Amino acid sequence: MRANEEAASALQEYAELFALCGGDAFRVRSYQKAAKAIAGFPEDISVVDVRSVPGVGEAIAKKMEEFLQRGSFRQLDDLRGRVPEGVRALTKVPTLGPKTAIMLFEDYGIDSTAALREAITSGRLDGVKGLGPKTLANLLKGIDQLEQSGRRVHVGVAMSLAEQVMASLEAERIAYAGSLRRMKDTIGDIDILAVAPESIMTAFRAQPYVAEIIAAGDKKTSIRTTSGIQVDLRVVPAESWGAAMQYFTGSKEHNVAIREMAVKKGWKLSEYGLFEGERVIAAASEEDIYAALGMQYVPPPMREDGGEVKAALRGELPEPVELGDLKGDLHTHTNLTDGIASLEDMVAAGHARGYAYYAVTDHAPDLAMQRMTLDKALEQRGQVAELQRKYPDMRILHGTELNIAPDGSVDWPGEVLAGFDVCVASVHSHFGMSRDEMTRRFIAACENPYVDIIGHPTTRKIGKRPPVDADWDAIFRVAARTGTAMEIDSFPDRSDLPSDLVRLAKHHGVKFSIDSDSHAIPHLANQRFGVGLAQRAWLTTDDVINTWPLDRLLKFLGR
DNA sequence: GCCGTTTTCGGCCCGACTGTTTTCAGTCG
Repeated sequence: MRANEEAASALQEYAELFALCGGDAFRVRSYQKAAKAIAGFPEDISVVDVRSVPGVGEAIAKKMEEFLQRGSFRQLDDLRGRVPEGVRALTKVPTLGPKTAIMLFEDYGIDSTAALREAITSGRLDGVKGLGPKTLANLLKGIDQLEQSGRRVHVGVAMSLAEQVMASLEAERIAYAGSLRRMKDTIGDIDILAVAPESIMTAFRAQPYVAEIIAAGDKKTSIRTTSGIQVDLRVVPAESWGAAMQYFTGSKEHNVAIREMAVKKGWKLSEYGLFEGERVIAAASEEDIYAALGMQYVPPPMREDGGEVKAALRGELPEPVELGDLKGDLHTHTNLTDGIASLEDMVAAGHARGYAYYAVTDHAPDLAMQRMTLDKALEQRGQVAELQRKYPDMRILHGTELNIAPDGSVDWPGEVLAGFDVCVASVHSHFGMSRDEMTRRFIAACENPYVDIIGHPTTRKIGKRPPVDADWDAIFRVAARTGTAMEIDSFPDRSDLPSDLVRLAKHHGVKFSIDSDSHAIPHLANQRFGVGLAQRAWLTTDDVINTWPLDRLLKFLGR
């Protein structure tokens, strides 16, 4: 897995350098496509033939084999010698692409964003062909933005903002598209589509959350909010709503693939519709467009050009797990530890969501700050039994979230753990252990017969804490054997496991639990993010234990 | 560079916006 990511990142760097050197655009695309395919490939390319990755032919395979041998390849070394790293960094500045970057380097020796800022402010670039005063000002602003933020936000932040924007505008029809609709775990900007009179644009630009207007046209307006996030609003004709949603949902790679199919049929697909000459074949709904192209409907999170187009054409796209398939939540907290709401209120909220089962999993004693004791846990178990009588149609499971110590052990001995209906076990500290130690730690937890689910496995916090380093391939192998499920923690700043690792785990036969990790009632709704993540990894209900009926779940839990 | 129910060669998605342009290049999604 790590080999895949490192090789993919080298190939992506090569694609960027190749573009800077004026290389053929189609070849650039080939390299980028292959890099993405390798990064997301479920098998380790240091073990299997890299030629089995779609988009990798003989030439790229040779480069990758050389990379696996010695950590680089000849062509990459050549280009690194010709283009300084800082020039590649220049293209990260918004509105500055490869053509401008290489011109700045070759004609003016600019090889970093700092050098570019100096050149602009000193007036050295005044009067340069193609760089008028507005362009220079925009570049300066882009450098500022890149330096101070340049960040993506997690899906939870983006979703609330999108909902706020949609509520602030009047339209016949309005919806979010883009990476937010695809439920990526981080979002760079927000795309909103609307069927509305053009006056919506002036209304949009006047909203209090607008800090800066980036672009203003009849069909598209881009703004930056006071929170620093870019929002694009596009007005689309009602009759091409489906085509516009399809187009602006992306991903870009998915769209390229289905446009190529349209072209092969002698048609043209744009954001206005699927056309044969002037004749409209489909435009009003996404479903019509996919059907007209002779393929299954592809749910947005699966639109990554990761094999879904081929599968949909053959009618072999798996039916992905949906929010409505979830029959319960297996990781939630109450105010007995660090939750906000009482046991009674959390259970009532779970019941209101129509669950068939609901697990209460407060922390255990080893997280000392939680002040948990066995007595408190047993008292809670009594309250659960009492409460159960009130909800005959929902099974309340009394569980716990154990802490995985550095040696892989957990809070309580087996005879205590046996008394819980479900045990989630998670890492909460000692994130910096070596890869080998961390791997042993997780494997020991999986081999504990009372541990049912590994909670938020990588422990990453998006934008705050990197994932721990571990040999996931080895861990998933063990988890598949011991019947230990991996959690998909739906808390949007966690989104953990990440979808690439979910794919890898599924490949090994691991099962999953899509949980909210709620510490308050509104958190229960976060499962929608976890479901999006699971769809991106092509999970079906068979892969997800909390879509199963209670008796099948209990059998899996071995209680 | 890759790829093949039109092809092992000749294709490879398409439109909007900006800024600097007398008709278009660069960038973005």
